[in-house]
Amino acid sequence: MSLQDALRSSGKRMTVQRRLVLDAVRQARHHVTAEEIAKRVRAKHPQIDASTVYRNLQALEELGEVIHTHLDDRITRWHRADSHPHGHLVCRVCGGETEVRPIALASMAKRLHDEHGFDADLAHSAIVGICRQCRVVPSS
Amino acid sequence: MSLQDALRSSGKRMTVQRRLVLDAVRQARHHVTAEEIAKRVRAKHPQIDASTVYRNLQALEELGEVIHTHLDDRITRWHRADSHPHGHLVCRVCGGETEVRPIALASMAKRLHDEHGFDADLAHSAIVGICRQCRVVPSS
DNA sequence: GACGCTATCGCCACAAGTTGCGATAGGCTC
DNA sequence: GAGCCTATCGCAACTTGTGGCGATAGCGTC
Ligand SMILES: [Mn+2]
Ligand SMILES: [Mn+2]
Ligand SMILES: [Zn+2]
Ligand SMILES: [Zn+2]
Repeated sequence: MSLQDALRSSGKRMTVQRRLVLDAVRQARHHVTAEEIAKRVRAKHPQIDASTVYRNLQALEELGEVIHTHLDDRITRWHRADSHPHGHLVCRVCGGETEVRPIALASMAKRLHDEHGFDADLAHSAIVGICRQCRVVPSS
Repeated sequence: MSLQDALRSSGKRMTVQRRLVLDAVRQARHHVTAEEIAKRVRAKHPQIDASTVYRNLQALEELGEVIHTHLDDRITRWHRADSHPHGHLVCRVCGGETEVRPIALASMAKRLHDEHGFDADLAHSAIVGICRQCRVVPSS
């Protein structure tokens, strides 16, 4: 379904603000924060409010154009919906991030589907834990 | 290690405020919010600030007395460290929560350990997805 | 029990979003 | 192209926490 069709069928409208937010997400490299998008949008249109950026990110997610994920506790990150999917492991000691291939996530999701009939999105929130380097070595 | 020992070895102190926050978490049934703890603490000691509650929850987590988890995007929840561990599945359509037995989490964590040497805590953040009831049925 | 070091406190400002409200402006109809 | 309906806008207040600062009070030592 095209963006036009999605707008039409959901009763949503395409405004200049929405266009600017969508372009900003599309042009970004990876996982951008709303703050970074707002900054980019305001570079040329300083009157656009932060709440407009937040509301448009939500609307664009409902339209299937962007997706949000969580790499840490506080900050939500956004990326275009057609980007390569992958999960994240985040170490609670050093903060280091590791990417997880979709195939590993899929096999974990299969177990939840078999046991609970639940269709899990394991890429939505980063998985926290302790990485190899930070694991405590037995004291000698 | 006892609470006394933990306090001693970390240089932390036991204040009336810290005691009240700890008791409030211990007396709560499940996953309480910081707001609920603050309310309970302020019932008898109204002068205690919200920031004191937040800082004490962090300190008590460092002491190993309480643990925080995330059941949704916005609110952090707290519980006593010695409570029965389990994961959560949260449906992004209906918001329903399902508990996951630790053994299922352990087998998922094993894969991440084998492939990445990462010691995952899969109970820290709820796993979002779509539950059995909310899955789209093929239109006839 | 008094003394001193400093962790913790209450207070305030700030950060990242969310929400209610009256004003504005998409987009469908004619 | 004008008119109408209402989605969306800018603004401001509110929510859930975080962080700096001077004042207070644990707790180890004497
Ligand atoms: Mn967390
Ligand atoms: Mn989310
Ligand atoms: Zn690490
Ligand atoms: Zn559901």
